[in-house]
Amino acid sequence: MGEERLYVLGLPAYEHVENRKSTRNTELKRKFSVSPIAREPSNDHMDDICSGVSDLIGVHNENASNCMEANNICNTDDLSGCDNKVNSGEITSESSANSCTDGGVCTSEITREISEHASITGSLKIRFKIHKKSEECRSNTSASEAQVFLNGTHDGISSTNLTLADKHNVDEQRDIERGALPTECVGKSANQDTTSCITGSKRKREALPTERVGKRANQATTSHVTGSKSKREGGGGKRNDSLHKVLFMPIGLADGAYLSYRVKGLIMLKGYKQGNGILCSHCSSVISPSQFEAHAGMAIRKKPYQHIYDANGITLHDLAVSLAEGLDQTNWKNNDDSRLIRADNSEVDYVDPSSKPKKPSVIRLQRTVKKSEIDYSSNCALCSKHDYSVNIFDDRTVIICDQCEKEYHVGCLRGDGRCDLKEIPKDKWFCCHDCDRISVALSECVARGSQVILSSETSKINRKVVNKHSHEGADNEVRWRLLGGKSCPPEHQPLLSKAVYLIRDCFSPITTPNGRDLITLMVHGRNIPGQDFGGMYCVFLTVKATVVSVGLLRILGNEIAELPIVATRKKCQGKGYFLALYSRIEELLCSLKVKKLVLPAADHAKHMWINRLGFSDMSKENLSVCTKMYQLTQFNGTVMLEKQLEQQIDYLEPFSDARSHYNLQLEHV
DNA sequence: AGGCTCGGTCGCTTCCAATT
DNA sequence: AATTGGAAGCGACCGAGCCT
Repeated sequence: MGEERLYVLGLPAYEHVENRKSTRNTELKRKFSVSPIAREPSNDHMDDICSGVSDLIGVHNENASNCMEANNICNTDDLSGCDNKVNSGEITSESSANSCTDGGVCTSEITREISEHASITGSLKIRFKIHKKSEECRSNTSASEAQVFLNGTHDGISSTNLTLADKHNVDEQRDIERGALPTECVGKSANQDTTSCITGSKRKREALPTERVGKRANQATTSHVTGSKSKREGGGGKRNDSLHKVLFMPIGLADGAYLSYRVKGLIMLKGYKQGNGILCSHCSSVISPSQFEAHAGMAIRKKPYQHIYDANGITLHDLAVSLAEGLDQTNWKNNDDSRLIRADNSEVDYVDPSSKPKKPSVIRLQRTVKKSEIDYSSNCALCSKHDYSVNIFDDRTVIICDQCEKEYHVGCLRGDGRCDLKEIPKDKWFCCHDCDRISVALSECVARGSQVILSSETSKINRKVVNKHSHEGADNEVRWRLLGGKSCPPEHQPLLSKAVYLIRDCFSPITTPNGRDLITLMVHGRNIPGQDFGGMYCVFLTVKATVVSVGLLRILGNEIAELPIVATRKKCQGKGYFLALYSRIEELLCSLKVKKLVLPAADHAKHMWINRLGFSDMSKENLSVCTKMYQLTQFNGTVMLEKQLEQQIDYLEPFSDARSHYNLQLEHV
């Protein structure tokens, strides 16, 4: 029933990341004048992959310890204070120059420095060149048109907010930027005869000669005459529109995932995945990848997915390909039979059937499964048999507890006298009173919000701080809170994002076999093939609204809980913050009457858990039993430790002043 | 100097949602 | 249902820099 899952801690492959020895900036310089403080590509790369030290479990990586601090990258400190607040374009300087060629074409060049970009890559000057006939040039419209373009593409102005005439101007300027519109169309107002200009960009393009001049001698000449069109019509490669959509599906990027648009390694624009789009750090609105590219000043490129990178330095295209590899094996998008249904009849997150022969845990995401997709040897927790019904609800239908994630036959539940289900429950279902109780208590704890840590313990932390770091004050208020990753309301998503960045800052990248960032998945309680992190909770310790320590906690019924990842801000390590957080975690578990806590520990951190916190090595037999019953998160290179928790506090008063066994230990840490 | 590589540019297409 | 227009995919070509 259960399963061992091993994730590899280490640097993922970044070979595909732009990392050429020489960066040719000619084209870039032609369009953008980047200030000297703009970062070099290599540093930029390091920003995204930098990782550090976990305070207890993690892997040391000293080399990257401070790179987040050293650069302008948005890091764990305060996401909201990063680029998100960048607003509409504030032009700090402007210059213009006109020149006319012999052909009667005037070039107006307007260079504008947009101050807010300074927060991203240093001040950025964007230069627009508009070629117009001399007569139109004399009418002195180019500057205003450039302003329209500037607003339209960089201030995120929606066309619907403009007058019709304005909209036409914006559209025209965008097409000018694409080189799509003939110059004759520029500057005409809406009530003029502009139809062919506004609506006809495609038609106009069709009129353009397809034959190119200046073809290089060493390039193939056959396509010169036939052009690309004939080649396309020859059926070379069908367009794949669904490839990138997967990124915005439940199995794709998590909301809040950091994204950046890069040109030759330079970050031109940053944003965060949100819903079906990207929350642009420039205009603070959710836009499509294509618009994100346009906001980065590269609308003409038309390859957004090739140039938008995630936090691990992987392009969205590569990420989509990686995801699609799993999807292709199911054809799940078009096959209704492959949709798996939750108890509430909602579709569950994607389940990768490629793993179906491997592990039964693949289908832990849902309560009912269909044999057509997944054939596995899952065992009922009561009868230990793994047969189940397909497509119908009967005694052999498997139902999964929403707390402990154990699986049961409906018939076995009835036979055992636990419950008599007539249909798949619409709401959450728990296999026993304990699971129900724990779920309710956790919900209450989440609803309680942040809570001040006992003053006695706070002073203890501060004493340590004062003793070790006398320059810091001792009056910092230390609070803790619990959030459910999956059920986290939107207003608290930024807090989860902070947790993601904090953990990333402390650990080497932790990825799934197909390259997905496991930290994001776990923090946000996302499901992936072979694993359901929906029951994952995030425990925060904050000091004056700054998250200093984070732990991921999953409670699998009253028998066992796991703490797969903990991390503390580097600046705050060694000050007792994590111990305070762990104290809260242990108190919570004790109050919930959870009997055992297990965690994967790195070798160098093992002694800390054993000597200071009372953990012990998990025997192979114990581990085997646990992994048969539960999905325990394990990482390559770690050992599993366990600790029997004391049962002393009524769950109705889970946070009384009663001190846990751990608090006694804290005195000595 | 010429070939090669690879990022950038560009034209055209398909897809799809919104509008008529 | 037809039309429209935006988004995005595809692939050929361009051109700068590197290598021999």
